[in-house]
Amino acid sequence: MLPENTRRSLPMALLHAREAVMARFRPMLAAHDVTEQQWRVLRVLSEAGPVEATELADRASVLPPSLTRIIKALEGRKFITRNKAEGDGRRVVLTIAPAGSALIDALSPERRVIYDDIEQRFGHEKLEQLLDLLESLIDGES
Amino acid sequence: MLPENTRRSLPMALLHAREAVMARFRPMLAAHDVTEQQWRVLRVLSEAGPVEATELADRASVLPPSLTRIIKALEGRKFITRNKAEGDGRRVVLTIAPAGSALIDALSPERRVIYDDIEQRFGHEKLEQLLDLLESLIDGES
DNA sequence: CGCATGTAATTAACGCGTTAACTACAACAA
DNA sequence: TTGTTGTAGTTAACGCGTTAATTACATGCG
Repeated sequence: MLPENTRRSLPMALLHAREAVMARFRPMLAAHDVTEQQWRVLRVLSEAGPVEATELADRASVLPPSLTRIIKALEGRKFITRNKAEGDGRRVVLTIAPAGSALIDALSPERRVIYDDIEQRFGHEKLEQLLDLLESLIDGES
Repeated sequence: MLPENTRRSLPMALLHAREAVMARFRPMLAAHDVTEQQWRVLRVLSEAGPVEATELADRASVLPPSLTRIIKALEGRKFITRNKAEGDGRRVVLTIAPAGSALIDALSPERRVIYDDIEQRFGHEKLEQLLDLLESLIDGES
C-alpha cells in the first residue's frame, strides 16, 4: 500500500529522523570547522589505525570520489598523512596525525554528552528497538 | 553511552537504512531523468494543487535555495509553471503542468510495486513499528 | 616480453544540503 | 510620504552524493 501522507512515508521518515539527530551534532562539528564526513573518516582512522583508502571509504560510509576530496582537505590541515602502499603503487594508506588525534580527543566528551542526551530523551529500550529494526531493514534490502 | 561500533550508531543506521530504501527507487527516477527531490516537489504539486513556494518547500522537505534550483529545472522541462501571486509581488505560486501530471501517472504504478515489495519483505507490523519509532524520535528532537 | 584484462584511485559533471548574504516587496509607524 | 522593520525568494560559496570516464598500476595469458 502506498503511504497516504508524506509523514508516514518511509524514505521521508528516515530523512527527517536523520536530520533531527544530526542537528544536534552539527553545531559541534561546525565549531571546529569539520564536516560530518570528515569527522567519520577521522574517527575510523583513530579507531582502526592506518587503513587503505578502499577500506576507509567502506568503514566511513563515504564514496570513493568523496573520500578523495576529504583526504585532500584533511591532509591540508595536517589531520592525516597519505602514503603509497609498499608493493602496490595503486593503493594509498591513510594514517591519523597528531593534530587529528587531538581533534578527536577534544570533541569526544561533547559527543558523548549529545549522544547520552538523545538516548535519555528517546529512551534506551526504544533506541535499541529502533536500531534493531533499522538493521533488519538494511539487511533485508541489501 | 557512546555506540561502540559504527554499525550501532544511530546516525549511521539512519543513513544506511535510507540508502538501502532509496536504492530501490533510484533506478526508476533515473530512467525518467528526475531527481529524488524533483520527484517530491512534483508529487506535492500533484496532490495539493497550486501552492506557494514556501509551503511547497516545507511540504517537499526541501530547503528554499534547493527549491529555487528545482523550480528552474522543472519549469525548463514544462513540468510546472511559475507565476507571481496576485496581491503580493514577493510570493510565487507553482502549478503542475500536463507534462508533470503525465510523469506522475507514468511512475505511480511502479512506485507502488516497489513500496509494496519493501513492505512485504520487511513486514507490515515491523514497518508500522519503525514508522512509529521514527516519528517519536523526530518529535522528541525537534 | 607484449598485450589484454582487472583493480585502486582520481577526475569530471551535475544536483542537492547548508549557511550566509542579498534583492524585492510588504507592512507599519512617524 | 518617508523610513524602518519584516518577509519571500534568490544568489553565492562550499562540500558531499552519484554516476561515468579516466589514469596508473597490477595481474595473467599467449
